[in-house]
Amino acid sequence: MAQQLEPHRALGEKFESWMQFDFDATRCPVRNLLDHIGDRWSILILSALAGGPKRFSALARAVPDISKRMLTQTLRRLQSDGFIDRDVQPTVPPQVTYSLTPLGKSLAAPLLTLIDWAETNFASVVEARQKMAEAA
Amino acid sequence: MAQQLEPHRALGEKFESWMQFDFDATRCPVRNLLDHIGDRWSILILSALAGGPKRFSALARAVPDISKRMLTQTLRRLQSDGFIDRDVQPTVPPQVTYSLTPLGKSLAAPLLTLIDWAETNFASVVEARQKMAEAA
DNA sequence: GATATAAGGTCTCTAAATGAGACTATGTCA
DNA sequence: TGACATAGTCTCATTTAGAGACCTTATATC
Repeated sequence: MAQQLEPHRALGEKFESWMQFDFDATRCPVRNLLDHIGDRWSILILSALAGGPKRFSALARAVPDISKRMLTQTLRRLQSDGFIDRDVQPTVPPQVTYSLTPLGKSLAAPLLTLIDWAETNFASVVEARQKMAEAA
Repeated sequence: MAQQLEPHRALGEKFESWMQFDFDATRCPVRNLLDHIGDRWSILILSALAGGPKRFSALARAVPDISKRMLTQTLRRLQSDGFIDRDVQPTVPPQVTYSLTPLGKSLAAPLLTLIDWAETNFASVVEARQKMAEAA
């Protein structure tokens, strides 16, 4: 026996422990996080801001296929979760700059491991999809 | 200067490199992965299966607030992406067992880092939300 | 002077995704 | 005979997301 649990076994045990929250997604840290950043845009926006502060329109350009509506909505939620700061300069027109908080920056490390996985394993996923498509 | 880039800087540079895919989410590995497992259920189901193979009804019990419809849909997609295997025993009624593939198991490690982050930083997120709520 | 553009959004309308729950087939158990 | 279980599918209602017009004020252009 290895003294270190294989990752997927460890993940299985974690999952069991989530049961203690009665699957109340608001109380379980993991489900809560997934509900907040587990969408199409949050991770993208956090990544865009990881390079440095950006203004609203710069973010819209950086993620061209997001609508203003969803950009606003996602920024508001990331802000209220403490991942980003919103700084308004009271000029006319106003200038609003968004930046990562220390908490937001701390999320970068785990996101990177996920992103590295995606980059190295993308080919396998594409291959699996092709096999499924052929079988059908 | 540290020879190792800070994680959030590294993430920022990754983001820039995604531009080369013209923000075509089907070709960018990261956007592609996010579109497929970045939803409310996929990670939960993968985690449930990390503890070992499970049948359809066992998964439904393990994740009580998922509808059968979404459970079926999510399982199909995880299967076609090569994360899980689907094994049908032609008994009556049929018994269908789902299990992680090696690819699915390999995703456990990066997921764990994200989950560990969620567990250790949940308090900060809750605190941020309270501050925002008070300010409003 | 009229028009265009920019900022950072909001608002409305439509389209897509999701959730709830009824319904299916066949067999075992009481 | 009726109830229950398996692994889903199907329909309908609700929720969420996307597209794009619109807002305010100021500066630049024609």
